Amino acid sequence: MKGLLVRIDDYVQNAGEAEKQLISRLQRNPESVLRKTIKEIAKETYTSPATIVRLCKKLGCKGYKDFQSTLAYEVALFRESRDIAFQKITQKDTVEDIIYKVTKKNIESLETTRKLLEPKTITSCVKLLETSRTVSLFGLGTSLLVARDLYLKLLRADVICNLCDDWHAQFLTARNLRTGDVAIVISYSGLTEEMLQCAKEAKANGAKVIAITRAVESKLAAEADYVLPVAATELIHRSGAMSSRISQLNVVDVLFTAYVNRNYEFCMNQFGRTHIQKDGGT
Amino acid sequence: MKGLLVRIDDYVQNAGEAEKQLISRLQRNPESVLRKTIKEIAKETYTSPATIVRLCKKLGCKGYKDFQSTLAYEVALFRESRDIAFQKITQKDTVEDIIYKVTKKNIESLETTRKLLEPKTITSCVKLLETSRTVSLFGLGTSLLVARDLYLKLLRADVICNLCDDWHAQFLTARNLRTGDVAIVISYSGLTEEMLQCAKEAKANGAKVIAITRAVESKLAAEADYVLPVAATELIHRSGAMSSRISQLNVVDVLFTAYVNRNYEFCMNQFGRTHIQKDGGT
DNA sequence: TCATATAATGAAAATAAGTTTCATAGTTTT
DNA sequence: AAAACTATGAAACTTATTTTCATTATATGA
Repeated sequence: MKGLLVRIDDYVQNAGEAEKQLISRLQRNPESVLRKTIKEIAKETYTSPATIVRLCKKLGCKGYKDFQSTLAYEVALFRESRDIAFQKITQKDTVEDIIYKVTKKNIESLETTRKLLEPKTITSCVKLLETSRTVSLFGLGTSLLVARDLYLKLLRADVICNLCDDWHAQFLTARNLRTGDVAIVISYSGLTEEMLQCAKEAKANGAKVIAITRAVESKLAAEADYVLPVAATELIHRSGAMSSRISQLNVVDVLFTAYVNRNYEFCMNQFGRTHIQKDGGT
Repeated sequence: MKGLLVRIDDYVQNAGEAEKQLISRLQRNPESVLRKTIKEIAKETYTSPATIVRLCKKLGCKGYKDFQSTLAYEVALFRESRDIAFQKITQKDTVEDIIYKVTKKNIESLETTRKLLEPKTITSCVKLLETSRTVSLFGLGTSLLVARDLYLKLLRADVICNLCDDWHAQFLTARNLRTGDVAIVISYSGLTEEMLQCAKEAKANGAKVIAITRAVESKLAAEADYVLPVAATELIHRSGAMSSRISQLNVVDVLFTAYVNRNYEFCMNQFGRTHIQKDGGT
C-alpha cells in the first residue's frame, strides 16, 4: 500500500470543495493533525466531522482514528529519515563524532540508493545475465574495486565473465564484444572518458550495456541500455572518503542476489563446488 | 525525554499489582496496544480503565490517547530498525523484497560496526599511522579489495604504504618489516591462515599490527596490537553476498577520515597535488 | 492488637470523541 | 425542467476516555 500522504496527493483531483480545504490543511502540517480531534480539524477547515470521516474512508482508512494512527506511523518514519541528514565533518569533531558521522553518511547513501533502484530494471539485468554469452566488467580506480567484487561473485556462479585491470586491456575487451554479450560499466561520476569509450565501443559492437553510476549528470547513464543508479553523494569529507563505492557494492549485492534467486538450484550447486574449504572466509 | 518503553521499565519497581499486570501486557506486545481501546486492555489484564489512565499519567502522558500516540511513534521507529534483523531472503521473495532486504542487512551491519568501534582505538591507530616509517597492507579475496581501497586513500595522503596482490609477495613484505613499521591486516573471519602468518611475521619483526576483522572467534584479533572490529554478520543469502566488506570499508573511512582530520593542513595540501583533474571521479 | 492513615483499585457517572443518518442544496443528466 | 446524483453539514447515535467516589488492602503507630 502506498503511503498515506501520497494517496492524499493522488486524491486531490477528485476532491470536492470541502475536501480540498481539508487536504490543503493536512498537507500543510500533517504532524499537527495527530494532536487534534476530528471536531477541531472540522472547525479549522470550516468543514464537518462527517466530511472528514468520509475522506478518511476514501483514503483507505477505517475512520478518523485509523487515519490518525496510520499518519502517526508515517510521520515517525519521515522524521527519522530527516534526522540522518548530513552533518559535515569539521576539524572540531572528536573521533567519536567522526565514527558517527561517517557511518551515518554511508547509511544515508544506502537508503537513498535503495529508493532509486527499480525492481523492473534489476529484473531486466538479471535476464540479461542469464542469456548473455559473456559478461565483461569495466571500471577504474575505486570503481575497479567494485568491478572486482562483482567479478568474484560472478565467478562463483559460473557466469562467464571478464575483467582486466588496466584500461587498455579493458578497451580491447570492449572491442571484442558482439551481440549477445553484456558489458557492465561502473563509474560513479559517469563522466570518466575511458569508461564512456568502453561503453560506446561495447554498444557499437551490439553488446548490451548496464551502467552502475549516479543518476544525475552522468553521461554514462545516457549511453547505457540499463542504469543501476547509486545515490549522488558528496564526499564525506575533503579527505576523499566517499559513500559511492559502498552504494555501488550494495547494488552489486542486489543484482547478484536477484540473479542467484532466479537460478537457485544451479547456483547452489556451483557454490558447493567453488567453496574454498580451508577456512571460514577472508 | 526517555523513550516510553524505557520509562515503563523504570517504573515497574514502584508499580502495584494491577499495574504490574498491565506493564507485563504492554511489554509483551506494545504494538498491539495501538489497535486496542482502553476497555479492551482493561479486560485483558483484569484491571480497569481508571488504573490504565493513572498509569499513563504516571508515565508522563496526558491520558490513554496521548499514551497511544507516543507509543505509536516509538513503535514505528523501533519496527523500522528491528524489522531488519530477522528477514532472511527466500526463494519466494520478489526483486522488490530483495532490494529492501539486502540494503537493510547492509545498513544493519554498518550500525553494528559503529557500535563496536572504540574512539580510543581509532586514535591510537591514527597516531601509529602518523609516526610509522611505512604502512603495509595485507588481505586476500574480498578483503584484498578493502586493502586496495585503503591503499588508494593512503597514497593520496602521501603515507608511505605498500600492498601486494598475491600472498607470497605479501608474506615477503611482512618478512621485511621492522620496528617502526605498521601492518594493517584485513580478514573478515580472522581465521585465514595466510593472514595469520603475515600478522605473526610482522609482529615477530617488531612491527605493530592493526587488524580489521570481526571481533568474535577471530584468531587474528588475538594476534593484533589494535583491533578495529566489524560486525559479525552472516551471509545475506547463500549467494555469498556479505555485508562484511561494506563494514570494513566503513572502518577504513573512519580511520582515514580521523587521520586526515588530525593532519589537516598537510593532507589538504597533498590532496591538491594528487587530484586527478581530467574528470569528476571514477 | 486494633484503630487510623495511606495507597491501590474498580464501578459507574460524566465528559469527550468519533461515526452514522438524514435532510438540503447544488450539480449533472436526460 | 424534472429526475438522478453528489457533496455537504446538523444532529442523533455510538463508542471511548476520563473523572469521581466508594471499597478494599496494606502499612503505621499507639
